[in-house]
Amino acid sequence: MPMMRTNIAGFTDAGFTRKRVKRGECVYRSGEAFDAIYALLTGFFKTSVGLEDGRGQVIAFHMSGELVGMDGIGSERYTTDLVALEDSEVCIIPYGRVAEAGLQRQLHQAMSRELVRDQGVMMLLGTMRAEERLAAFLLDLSQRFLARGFSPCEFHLRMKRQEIASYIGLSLETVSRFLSRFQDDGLITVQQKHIRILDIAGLAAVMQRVSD
Amino acid sequence: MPMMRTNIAGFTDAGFTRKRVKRGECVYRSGEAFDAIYALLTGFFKTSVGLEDGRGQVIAFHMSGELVGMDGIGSERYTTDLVALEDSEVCIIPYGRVAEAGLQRQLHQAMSRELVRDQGVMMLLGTMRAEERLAAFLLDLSQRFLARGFSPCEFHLRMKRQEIASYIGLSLETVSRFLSRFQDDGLITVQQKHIRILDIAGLAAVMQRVSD
DNA sequence: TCGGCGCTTTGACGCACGTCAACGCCACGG
DNA sequence: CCGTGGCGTTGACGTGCGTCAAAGCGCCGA
Repeated sequence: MPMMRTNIAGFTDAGFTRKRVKRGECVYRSGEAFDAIYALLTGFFKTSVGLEDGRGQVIAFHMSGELVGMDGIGSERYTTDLVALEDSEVCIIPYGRVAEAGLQRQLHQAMSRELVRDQGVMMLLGTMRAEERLAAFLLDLSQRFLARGFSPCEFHLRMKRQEIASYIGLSLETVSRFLSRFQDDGLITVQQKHIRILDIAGLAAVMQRVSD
Repeated sequence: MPMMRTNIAGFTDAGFTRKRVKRGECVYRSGEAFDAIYALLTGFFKTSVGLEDGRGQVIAFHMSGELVGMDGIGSERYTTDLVALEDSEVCIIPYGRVAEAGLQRQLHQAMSRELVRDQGVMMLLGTMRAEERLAAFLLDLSQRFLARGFSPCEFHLRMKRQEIASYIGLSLETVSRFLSRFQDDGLITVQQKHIRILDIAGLAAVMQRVSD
């Protein structure tokens, strides 16, 4: 079994209750009272935040094996929405039972890795140009599928262009344009949501290219 | 005493060793083995990350009362540099002693709040225009000084324009230009690093204005 | 089968912000 | 006193990407 991005074995083994979530359903919403963190067993999710004035943003995409909802610990309210992008299954871990189950260390590690992931997103949003952002996004997905035993070179996008765009700070048109550009350059093929990566090294090289 | 952004009382009370850090000095560096988290007692700091190709970014500015270094927990190595921007003092908390001192709950809360802060930065970088970013930055500083008992309307910037620019994803020229613009609009006065906020509501209003 | 609708693609155009360059200000040391 | 170097400001210019608009492509229900 390949290394997981976030180790949730301790959480899923401890006999917590499970729940099915259908595509489009919300696991928790911003502002709701925080009571539990969630281990994602199967499926695909996004977490998003809203701004007062209506603008919102996708903050992360999540896959099986990840732990989510920790943003609620500090204020005792969730600060984000967690939405399933396909039919999925989650494991509910009441926060109070983390300590009694001796899972604190694992929780620390999951939160720490999330902090590091956030750093990467900030770098992406703060310093990269559009094509670099998109290449980074595809490579990140690729690695995460690989880590779960799926093909790193061929996968199905669960999210729409608009959600990708929001996540990497671009307009949906720019996302679409650069996907087409990558295809023209022979780096990938795109058919709707089906992606095949033809040249991983070439995609990675897109990210090194400073303006020139 | 006003509410602190991060409650570190439990950590500073527990008799951990303290250390002085001079302006410009590094508390830890990216890649070093992780052994401790740090409670910031006095002073002002930045944390920054580097990319392989030399590009780097300021990820956060920190003030007294905050807890830092948690990014190292997951990989047992720090992933960022922590640099003092003025002569400061920190409290060293060996990670292994967090549990024995019963400080896990507080650590969770500090990390959770950091996750929420990161969400805010991502929103800023992903959705705001230049003047909104700068207004948000100034207002954030203002609130944090207020929370520590300092004037929210008059303060000294510890960082240079370049560091502000890096943090909010702009060029230093754009930062300088919009500071001047805010001054022309009567929202603030700027003299070098000395900032006085004349119209907090006006600054806040800058952030609501969608393109139109 | 045929609309209708949501999503995506593609093009034309404009602007917000980056880049480049020159200059001002201040602190420092000789 | 003046030179030097770091930092900040300001202007001129170019461009990367957003915006607007129109058309293509599935998908689903009648």
